[in-house]
Amino acid sequence: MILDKRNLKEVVQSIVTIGADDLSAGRDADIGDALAAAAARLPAPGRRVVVAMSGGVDSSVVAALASAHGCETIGVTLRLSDAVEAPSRKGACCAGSDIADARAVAEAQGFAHYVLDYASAFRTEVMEDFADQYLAGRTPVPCISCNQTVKFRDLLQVADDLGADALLTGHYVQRLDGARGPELHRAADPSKDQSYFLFATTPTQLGRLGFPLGGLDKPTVRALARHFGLRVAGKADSQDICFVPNGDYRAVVRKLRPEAEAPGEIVDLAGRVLGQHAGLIGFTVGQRRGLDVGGQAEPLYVVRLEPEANRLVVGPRAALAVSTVTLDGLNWLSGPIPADGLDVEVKLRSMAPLAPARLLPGGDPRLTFPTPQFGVSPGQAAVCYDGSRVLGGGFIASAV
RNA sequence: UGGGGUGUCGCCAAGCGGUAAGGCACCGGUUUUUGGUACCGGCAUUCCCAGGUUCGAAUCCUGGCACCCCAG
Repeated sequence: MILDKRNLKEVVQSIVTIGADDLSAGRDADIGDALAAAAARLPAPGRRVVVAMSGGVDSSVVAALASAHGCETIGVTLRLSDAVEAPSRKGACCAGSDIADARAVAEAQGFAHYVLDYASAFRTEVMEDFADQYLAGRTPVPCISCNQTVKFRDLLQVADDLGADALLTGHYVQRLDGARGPELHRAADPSKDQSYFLFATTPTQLGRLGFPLGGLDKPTVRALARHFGLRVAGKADSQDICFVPNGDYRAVVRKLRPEAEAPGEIVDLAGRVLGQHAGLIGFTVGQRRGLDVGGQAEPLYVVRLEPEANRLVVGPRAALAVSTVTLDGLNWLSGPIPADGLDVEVKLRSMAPLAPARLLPGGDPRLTFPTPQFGVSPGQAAVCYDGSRVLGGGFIASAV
């Protein structure tokens, strides 16, 4: 059956007619709106699309939406882990039972599904990079490197090879078509917005991507999952790093890079030794807990990591204040940056509030902040916004 | 073994006869689709030890013990 935006609501209402009390009547209307909103972000019926399916609720809903919309839908799940699946591990993705979930959704909805083994690429480009960055005293964002590599480079290539018009994902972001091409915007639901993790998407990639959930909130997506009868409708949200079993990322780094354990000194700003640490990988700038240094009048925070000396420098919160941040790996998604700079709003952490700043271009791009920022850690992303739009961003190289 | 000082939670520290503040650390939880942060909660039936005075002592007395400083 081919649906388009116009007849979607009728179809939905004809499907959902069981138990027509007030509650479900209201919900039916919501479902209709949600379907219409998602359909507006899908390619036309008949088009071939690849959906990146993690096995979770969101991407499953995307695939079901695309299929119901009449797209020639191909679900693809990347196998990213060699590990045997730990039973019902909360927060996991892309492993055994998640692959089975994705496959089951595809079967039930009646579209094609493939599993591709990317464990090797994922290990070297995401996991080992993650460990190496920690060794270098930085604090990486593995979700971004995953998007930069296996997801939007490799999976997009797969979509090309399969002759698909678009690669759809379950990310909560919006791709809006502006006067000069596709723009990346924050999700309509600010509490679910994932644009921070997608700043490194190139303009070319963005042109091939679709994010059907960008206008919806999570409860609505779950309602859609129930509407489609997906078995993953009640599945827990993923959280934490997908390749870190128990939230213990240090154990993962240690396994990949055993030399990361080297203990060293904890010193204050004046260089006085206050204690010992069990390995720099356990710390990030702005971190307070885990220092195990007591007897202080006020809390101590990690001010910087010195990998060459294997030292951790700590100080009071005030020592965390920085006003200039240099960037590397700048990815720009909007018009040229004026030579004298551009006023932007910046996120220095995925959950951080937007902070006004000025972006200065050049070979050594930097951000200057009129109000000091705290806990700015090299390796994290600095993402620039203009309202809801992602202008671009880079990785924090240094901060003073 | 002369003089002085100090011994209260892992660390710092209040209390000075009325029934153990606070900070740091640590632990747990909430928040969180990165690491952190933040927030909430927990954390000394006991005050170096032993006696004594008192209705009542960490607080007073006696005797030990330990550590620190200054003099030998």
